[in-house]
Amino acid sequence: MSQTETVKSKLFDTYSELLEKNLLEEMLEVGMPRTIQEGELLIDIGDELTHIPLILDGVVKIIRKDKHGCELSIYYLEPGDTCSISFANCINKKTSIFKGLAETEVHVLAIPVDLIDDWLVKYKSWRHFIIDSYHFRLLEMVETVDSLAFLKMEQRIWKYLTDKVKISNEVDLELTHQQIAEDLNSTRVVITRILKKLHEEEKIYSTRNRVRVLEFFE
DNA sequence: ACATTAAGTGATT
DNA sequence: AATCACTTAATGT
Repeated sequence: MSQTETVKSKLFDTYSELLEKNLLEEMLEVGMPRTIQEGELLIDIGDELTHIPLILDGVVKIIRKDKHGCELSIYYLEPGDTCSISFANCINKKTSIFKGLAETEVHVLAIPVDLIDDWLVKYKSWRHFIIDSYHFRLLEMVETVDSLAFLKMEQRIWKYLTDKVKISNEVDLELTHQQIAEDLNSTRVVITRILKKLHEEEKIYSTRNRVRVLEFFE
């Protein structure tokens, strides 16, 4: 099978449900097939977006860097995905705010940016595809934010405490901050701070080796 | 009184 | 939220 045949079959395999046939044919004409080796960058922060990669094969890890260079992986892109966040960028001819790293060997079809705009008008399925993937990406990001948010540990502690109250049928719990930390896979200092906050909010009363749950409703 | 362990805090990542 | 470094408070012997 020739290379273009391979690209064609992969493209149709993964996208024919999502995109109309005319669009896929046009993609084949204008797109440039590229292979990215594992560990290589598809795109780095600050790069100019000249093409949109349609992923045919492999996994791409999308990474965001903070000011200090600390990296946080935001989500993964797989076949059938494309980096929808980059659409806003390319329509306004901006540079990338994310880093895309090939987690495995990746095959993409690189679509020139200029066409993205035209296709939005020309193809209904393309519009849906873009909006859908934007939505999906957003949901994914909300999820990662949730798991990082401060609120989460506080909620986990609260659930932990009220569960204990239910089980023991006793609002006075004998436990140390250290024990809670171990159960919740956290650290003592973090627990101490959150318990102090709950104490100040008068949801609990805590002293050494003891936590009393004050606001408990079945 | 002294050692040990639990809890509080500020700064930093 | 986690880690570090250090302080302060409670307890046991």
